[in-house]
Amino acid sequence: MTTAEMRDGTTVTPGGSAADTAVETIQREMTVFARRARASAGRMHPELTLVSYTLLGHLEERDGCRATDLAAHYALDKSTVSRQVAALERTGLVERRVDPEDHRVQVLHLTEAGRRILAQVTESRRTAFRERLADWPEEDLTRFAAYLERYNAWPGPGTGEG
Amino acid sequence: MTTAEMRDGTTVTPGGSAADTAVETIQREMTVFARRARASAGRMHPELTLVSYTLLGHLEERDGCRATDLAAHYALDKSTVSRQVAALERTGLVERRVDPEDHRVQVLHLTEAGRRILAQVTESRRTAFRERLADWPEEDLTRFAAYLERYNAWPGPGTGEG
DNA sequence: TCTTCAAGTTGTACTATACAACCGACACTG
DNA sequence: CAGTGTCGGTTGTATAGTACAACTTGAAGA
Repeated sequence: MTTAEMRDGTTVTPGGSAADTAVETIQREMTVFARRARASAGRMHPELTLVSYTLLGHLEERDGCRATDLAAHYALDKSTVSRQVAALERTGLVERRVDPEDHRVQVLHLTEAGRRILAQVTESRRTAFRERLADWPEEDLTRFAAYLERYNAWPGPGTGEG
Repeated sequence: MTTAEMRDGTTVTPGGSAADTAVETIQREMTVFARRARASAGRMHPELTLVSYTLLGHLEERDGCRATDLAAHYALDKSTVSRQVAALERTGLVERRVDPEDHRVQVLHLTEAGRRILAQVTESRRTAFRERLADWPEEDLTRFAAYLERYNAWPGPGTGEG
């Protein structure tokens, strides 16, 4: 994709053509990925939507947290999180414990069932990813992972994730 | 994330812990990215949703194609593409030309307005990405871009993109 | 011709999401 | 202690994107 910067007929800032090409490619490929992600996730695990999966994962990683924390971390509206959590509670994957310190907050925790489902989906997803990345040298894997983490760590409020 | 492979309590195949950790991270970060992408894209360009944007992009790249081709390329249902295209036609960004060879098919083309909007959104997105990636060394940018291309080139039908 | 297939459209339903309005519980501050 | 603001969360409403199934129309073969 050496001519990426000309695809839409605009010119690029001078002196950075390699970097510009790379930025263009990153933008395009991230977009392609994003376009496909949700749908295929749904096909893979009808049990757990992509959203539910990431929410449960965060809960496990943090060993419980508030709905507000989830909303902040995933840049979601609190109403969205509220409904997602309600659904997860309804299906018994999550439980709420009112914080005795502050009766406004509900600390969310995985239930045993939630932990089990999460593990199962994680394993299935990992298998798919591993297959997909099977022929990558380990060095490339770790570098790719580091790049993604760095990319996602950007603090800006939705400045360029899509 | 050095203990990623233990997060769900399962064991991993022996002899690949660094690679497994990386795979886990890639999976997680790609997921986070996908989770955010659509929403922020919508916030950035109310004119053109992420879906419309990718569709227009494909149309420009291929210089016109059929709705079925779009569906296949993006792993979307034909009904979805049908509605998306209808919307794009309604807003005058795309036009249909019935194939004289086969009256079933409609070859889709960008209109002048479509080309203009696409260029404008592409530029705006590129700016955002460039800002976000501003402090990355060029070498990292090109490597990251190459990794993403390689990742997305995987031919499997939605095996692990989410 | 009759059947089968391919391209697209339309009906219906569901998920994810945002925004706005709201409620209840803290936390200050006068 | 009352008044005011703030924070965590829920609910009402609207929208995008999507799938699946049923259907229409046109093309291609048996």
